[in-house]
Amino acid sequence: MSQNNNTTKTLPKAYEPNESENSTYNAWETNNCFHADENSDKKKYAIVIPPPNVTGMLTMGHVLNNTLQDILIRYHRMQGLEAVWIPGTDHAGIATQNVVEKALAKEKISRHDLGREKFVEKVWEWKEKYGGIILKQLRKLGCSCDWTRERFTMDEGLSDAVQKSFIKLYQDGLIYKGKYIINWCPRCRTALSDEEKIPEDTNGSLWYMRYPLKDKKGYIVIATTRPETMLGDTAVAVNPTDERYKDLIGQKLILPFTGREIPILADDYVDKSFGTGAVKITPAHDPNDFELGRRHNLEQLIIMDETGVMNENAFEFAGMDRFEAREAIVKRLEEENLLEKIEPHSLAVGHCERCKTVIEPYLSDQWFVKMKPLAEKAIKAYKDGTLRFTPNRWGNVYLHWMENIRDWCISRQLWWGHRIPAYTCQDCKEIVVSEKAPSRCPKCSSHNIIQDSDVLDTWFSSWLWPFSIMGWPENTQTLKKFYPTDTLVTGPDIIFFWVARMVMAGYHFVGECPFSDVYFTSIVRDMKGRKMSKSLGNSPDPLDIIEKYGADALRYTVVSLAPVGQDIRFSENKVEIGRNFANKLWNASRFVLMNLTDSDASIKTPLPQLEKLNSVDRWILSRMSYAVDQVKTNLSAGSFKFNDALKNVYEFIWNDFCDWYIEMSKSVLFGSDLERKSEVQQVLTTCLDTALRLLHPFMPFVTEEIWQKLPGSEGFLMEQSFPEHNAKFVNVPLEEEINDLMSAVRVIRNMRVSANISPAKKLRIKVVQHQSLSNVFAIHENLIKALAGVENLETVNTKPSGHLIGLMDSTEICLDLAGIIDIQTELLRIEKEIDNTEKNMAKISGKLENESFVSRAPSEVVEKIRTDVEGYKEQLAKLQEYQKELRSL
RNA sequence: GGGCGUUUAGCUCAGCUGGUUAGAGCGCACGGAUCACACCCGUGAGGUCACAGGUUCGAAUCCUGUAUCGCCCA
Repeated sequence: MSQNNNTTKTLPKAYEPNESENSTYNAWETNNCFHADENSDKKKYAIVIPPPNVTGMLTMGHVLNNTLQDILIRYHRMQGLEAVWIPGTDHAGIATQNVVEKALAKEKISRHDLGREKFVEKVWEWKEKYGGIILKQLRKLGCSCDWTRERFTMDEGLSDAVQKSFIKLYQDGLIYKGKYIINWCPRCRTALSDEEKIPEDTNGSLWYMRYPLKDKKGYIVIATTRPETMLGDTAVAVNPTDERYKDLIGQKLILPFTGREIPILADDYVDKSFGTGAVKITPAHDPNDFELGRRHNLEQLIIMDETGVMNENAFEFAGMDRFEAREAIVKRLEEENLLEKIEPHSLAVGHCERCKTVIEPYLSDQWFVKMKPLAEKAIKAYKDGTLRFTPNRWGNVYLHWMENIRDWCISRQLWWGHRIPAYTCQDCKEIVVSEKAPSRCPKCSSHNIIQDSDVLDTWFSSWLWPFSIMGWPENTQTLKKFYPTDTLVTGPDIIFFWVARMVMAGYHFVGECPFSDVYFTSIVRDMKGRKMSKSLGNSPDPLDIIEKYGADALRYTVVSLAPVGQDIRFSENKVEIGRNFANKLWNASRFVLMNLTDSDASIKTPLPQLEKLNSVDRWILSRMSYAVDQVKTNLSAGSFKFNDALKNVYEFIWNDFCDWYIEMSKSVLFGSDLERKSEVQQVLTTCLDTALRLLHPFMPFVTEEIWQKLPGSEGFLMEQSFPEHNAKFVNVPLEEEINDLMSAVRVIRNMRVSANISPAKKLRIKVVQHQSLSNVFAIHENLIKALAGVENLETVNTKPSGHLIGLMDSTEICLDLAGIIDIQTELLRIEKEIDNTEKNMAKISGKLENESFVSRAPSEVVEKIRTDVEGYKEQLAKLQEYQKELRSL
């Protein structure tokens, strides 16, 4: 597109977004508008994108999240800051591996057929071919990311950061390897962190099983939610204070089907009130049992393999899937008369975040990060205000997690990811953690050394994101200029996964909190309040919406629906609101440009002296100033009231500018006073210019396109300065005066409609002289005539008869009916009016009869009520008089 | 089980530190091809502010409890 097409001063009748959005975006990008300079002297403002999965497609959640980031970036850029928004994608270990495995499955190939190296190659191929589509989609949304800085978590630089940070943590004594119970997904065949385990309430059962005593007749009844793990039991535990079992402590039981002897032991951990008070202990298949087993030196007997199939330790059940085994064991217990009863029992069952498979607590060798030491600074940061959350209540969630933090299992048994930089000597089992494979074992000099086969949790690279994408561990100019960043915009669902961990990493590796503000977005739901998801099929494709309504319309709607901290209910037809607004702005601009053809007005021309301007000119400037002030307040850090800010601009443009100022300007523009006309042309130009600047962060495309056509525009709107609040434009008394003018116009319009008079017919109006009579009738006679369709407006001393009467406060505005009145309809209207007035008066006049109100409420409040009541009384009197007159006709 | 949040017009939502005639958009009703815009203009109808107590001269707003729907943690 040509940058400044000022020769075309008229616009098409309707705004057609999709023709222009792409070319506008390309113009910005080719002119380097998105690029931020790390060598700039300007103060910086930085945002890093929450990296979407490289396999991801744009969802409504992304639309909301990235629109908000773009608003912040564009706003701060226009404020004159060196604003950088760094984009990129995440390698999303499990998700990506799953996607490629699925694709291979169609060719009947498993990753194991290919082998690790070939498979990883395939994933890279896939990534090059299909990955990162979402970043192209963000361009459609208008996101002004600095694409020259785009990063991927598996880039060379970021991989280097991952290695270095792992080694540093290891050297700091914060990483260890060991055999622990972890969350295992038998389908993904990998360990998961606690955060990746999604608990879901499930209606399960409590099975009461009999374990026979070895040396006596009889048995103990234990209750369990997982009978299939009984084969791995190595003890039964009771509470030491439990009288029921006191005598049995120390005795042996015979574990059914296995013949194994297991002890009855005492431990405080056991809850006497749960089940029978006796619990089976399976150290290799339950985290609590694992801890208890360690205290009592119990054997850890593994009875399943990594796919959830019972292994050779399961005797007759070996080879069965864990759920099959459950049924088989219960059946066999029944046969052996070892099942006492089954009770329904609801419990939370952990599921894999990625594939929804039921998680198996599993004993295995894994790598962990000690989190407690890292959490200290992260807790302090929030408590001392270095780190702020919006909405603030998320701070409590953050603190609670931090203060009860558990070690982080970071190893994953996947192939796609950062391989752990740890090498084990096969001869002496010495572990070396280093960037490169050691040529020989430092302990025994063996050459028989192999690298750990595990990769790291994807979040282990994500938690470095704010500085790894700036070049860390090198101390780059980018890092110096832009770290720490300013605002993080993300969803509360990843507060633990990502936000909290980034804070810890920021402090530990760079020494500073990675951002000062975190804005948590709403969750986008459908109209039934359900989260949008692929499986429900309730998520519209944002690209279809953009195609249909334009990106600006989508942005408008999503932002206006999203108040701070509240979920939003989205449906596609709501995008019409945004489209309509874009069209309204388009047409207002069209009107202004059409009326500028004979004008010198330009956005560079200063306004005439305020005193020289007409009062309606000064009024719209006052409204404009108010809008500027409100928008800036609502967008300021710690406030983030995006929807309010947008509403401010909307109301200024639609209500003040279009409904009133443009309408008021018409008589001048089409009139013969050339000096007035040129003033109005300049005011229109200035207001439109300001409105476009205010709106630009929210609706970048349409504003840019219009602005390019404004006389005097050079370059791009996105590079212009954001409007400054100008206090000298603020004029409260004038706003009241114009409000009176509007009231007068509305009263007359209302009378026209209720008397069923055609809009085309010019009216004759008499205003009755009264002490409270507003002087707008004198000052703005011409405007009232123009706006209300009046041909004759005069002030009279006494109320004329045979007129329709409308009240503006206590001023009677009389419409000469010339006999065309439907008395019954009018009587109904007046009765209703009387009724309303009486109700309103009753509401407040009661207060005055209340002695304690009069004596205790502030005098100005009492005074206001008094004058209001007087006003109502007078109005009522006039209405009743009018009613009487109507009745007599 | 603990914590957090929601409940205001038919629908989606504003209403901050108590004093408003409780607002907006959509929808609805009536009127309108007036030269920026029918993706529009004008006018209007529509609300016991979930419920029950309490504080206060005064509560949609503050406190307590109940219900409701949703989220997080265990």
